[in-house]
Amino acid sequence: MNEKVVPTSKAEKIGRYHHGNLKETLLEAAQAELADQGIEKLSLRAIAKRAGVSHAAPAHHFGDVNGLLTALAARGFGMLMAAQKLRLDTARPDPVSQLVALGLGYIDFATANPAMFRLAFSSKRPNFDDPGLHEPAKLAYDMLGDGVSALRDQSPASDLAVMADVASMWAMVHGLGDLLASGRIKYLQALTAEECEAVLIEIIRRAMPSLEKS
Amino acid sequence: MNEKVVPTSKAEKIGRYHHGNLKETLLEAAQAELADQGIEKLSLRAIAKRAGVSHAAPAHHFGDVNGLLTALAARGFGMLMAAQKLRLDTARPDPVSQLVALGLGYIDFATANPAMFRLAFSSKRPNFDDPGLHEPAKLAYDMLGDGVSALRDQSPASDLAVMADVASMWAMVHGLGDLLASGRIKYLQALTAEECEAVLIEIIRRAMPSLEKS
DNA sequence: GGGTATATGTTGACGCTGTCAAGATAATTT
DNA sequence: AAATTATCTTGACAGCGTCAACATATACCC
Repeated sequence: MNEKVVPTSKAEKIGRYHHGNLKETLLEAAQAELADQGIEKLSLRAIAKRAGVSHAAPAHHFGDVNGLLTALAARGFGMLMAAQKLRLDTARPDPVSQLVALGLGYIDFATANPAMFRLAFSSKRPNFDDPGLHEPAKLAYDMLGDGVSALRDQSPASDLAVMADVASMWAMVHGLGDLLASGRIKYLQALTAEECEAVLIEIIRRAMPSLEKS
Repeated sequence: MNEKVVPTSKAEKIGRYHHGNLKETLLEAAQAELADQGIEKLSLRAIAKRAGVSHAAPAHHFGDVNGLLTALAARGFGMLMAAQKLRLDTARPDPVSQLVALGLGYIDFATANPAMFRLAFSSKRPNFDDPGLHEPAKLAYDMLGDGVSALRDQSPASDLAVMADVASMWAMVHGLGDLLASGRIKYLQALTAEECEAVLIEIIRRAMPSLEKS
């Protein structure tokens, strides 16, 4: 819509009064600032400065700082799902391997982006009633739900046992991701990547439903 | 040491220039403020006001705000262990029941004190190199380690498999506690307390070592 | 096209925050 | 009793998020 109006061809629009793509630029600046400073030292003014814009500019696009964090958390769930899909594609197609891949992708995201993981799962600042955040959060949850359902070959919404399985899988990979993201399982991080992944896979499998009686 | 010097017999010492027990009072005020406001809205000045003291008084006892949060997190690990011991005492004495009790106590603490749980496990503000925090944190970790070792009847430090078992148990109860503390497993919290606990026990057992080959 | 409305960004101010320095007061020591 | 130390208050400072007022660019409408 604004592509034909903007004279500069690239994304370099510094110096112009109207930025043209500030909303996205602010989100990327916020993501970088989050990774650098962590969520507890995050500052709206520092984000604005990083984006090369005045301290009050973000208000026009996100309202207040929590609005920006809401949009950023939504982006976080997108990154989570991307990490999981990456694992899904390279994993074997059987339901067990696919479910393990979902868990490994979850842990990948947590360890690669600990601050973003915190924002998405351990912060009250994003507004989870906002549809823009609630929707991707639900999508991410459904990925795990579908993975478990594929294992059981049942519908997840009705069966209480399947929901317990989802809780089990989710809690296990979430706990692993959270503890690894905060560097609390030292011995695991001291292993090689292959050894570590083998241990993680073995642990993730424990959370799966036993399936013997079905 | 100061008991004989302080004329007022009770803990009510408001109005006097020297408080007499400010360090403990500040910690309790901080705990109450943390429960009320959450860690992200926590304010040192509000804590001082709650303790009935000037905004700069905490500095003499804790240095800066992170020093106070370090002491508060140490208190959090004490509460965690207290919750676990409460469960241990009322559980059956066999190793499996005791280990499940440790997990339920962990979850009890997380759901009863979500903000304190966040401070102890998901915040970078407390200084975990401080011996006053590192020590109780290690004690809490060792409780789980001992519980798993009792199950295996092996020494936890040497055996890599036991450390994987500890990681498994820890991640599972930590994940359950974290997700429940942030209200993300809605269907579990919709159950009665007995039903919920039954599901939790079943899930916790999944994280345990299988033990069949030993 | 031209003029007006709207969207977008800046500036300055406000109260709040954590921290520091300086001063006041109580407790301890000598 | 005097001096020292520990404890608490006061006042200042920069940085924070938010708001109102203003500036400028884009979009819309005739």
